[in-house]
Amino acid sequence: MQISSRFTIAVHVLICIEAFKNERKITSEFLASSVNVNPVVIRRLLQQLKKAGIVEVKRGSGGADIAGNLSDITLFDVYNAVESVGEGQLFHFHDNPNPRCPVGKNIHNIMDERLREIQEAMESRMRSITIKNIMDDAYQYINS
Amino acid sequence: MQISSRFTIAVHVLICIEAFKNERKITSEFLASSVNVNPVVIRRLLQQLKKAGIVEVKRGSGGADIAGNLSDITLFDVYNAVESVGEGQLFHFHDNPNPRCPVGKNIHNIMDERLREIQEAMESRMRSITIKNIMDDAYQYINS
DNA sequence: TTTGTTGTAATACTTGACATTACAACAAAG
DNA sequence: CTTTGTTGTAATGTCAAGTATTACAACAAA
Repeated sequence: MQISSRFTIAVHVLICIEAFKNERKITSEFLASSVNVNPVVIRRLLQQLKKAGIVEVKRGSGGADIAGNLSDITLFDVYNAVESVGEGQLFHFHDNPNPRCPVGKNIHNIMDERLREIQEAMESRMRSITIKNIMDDAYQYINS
Repeated sequence: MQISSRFTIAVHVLICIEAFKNERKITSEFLASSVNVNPVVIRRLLQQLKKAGIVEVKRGSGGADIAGNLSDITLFDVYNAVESVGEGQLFHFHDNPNPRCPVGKNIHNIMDERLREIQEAMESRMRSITIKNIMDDAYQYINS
């Protein structure tokens, strides 16, 4: 099981918005052509990012823009915005462990904290990387 | 998207094998009743753990056992054994970014290393926890 | 030979990812 | 105030993976 491509697509989209904001209007069509997916996929993604306060999207006239400061947006913010299911739990637990087995009864007591630590390690790394960091890298490659 | 329940089931199974190894024969049926899934799910899981050298399963006479030392088996070993798809990549990338867009062309250059770091943070935390650690916790709850 | 078990194929169901068409809502320009 | 380009979103479809379940051959020990 992998984290869905919505996450990498979202980052791709943010890079494009920032990189081309002075050259052209950023439409879902344009973004879709860079990512190579259907424009509707982009529109839905932009809605999720908008709900999270990461982008602004103009209806009618069209165009997307990044809301606020690049160095205030972390990869975790993006991940959180687009990775919906599971209520924030990285690990999926089996649903009805047998309460009459001493292990089944306590499996959450035994494991939950460990799983939380693992998830926290990943998320804290995500929090340490901002879109600003990514853009700095991106420009290196774009200008060459 | 979440990491499949095979992982938590696998840990649950290992705890049961160890906790009850002196009391009874550990059959797929018994494990299935503690986890509350179909015995075939357990058998398939045990095959994956066996391929990874984590357990031994006796055909015919029946019974599963942990292979080797509890403190040599990490949560990462278990995770790796049962979490098949994606060739070890935690993040799923969109397939055909547009090579004629400077961002699309370089999206892997820009992101791959960052994603690797995030995945490494998670996996290294998993490597730091052994089945021995888990069992120590487990006994606390089981004996009370 | 009987019995209990594992190994595995076959089948089915459900869910989420992702794609696609269609169109109403909307904003700005003419 | 109509045209044009765009967004927002519903409806629909396809596909892959997770999970459940039945059935049975292979097997080991009593």
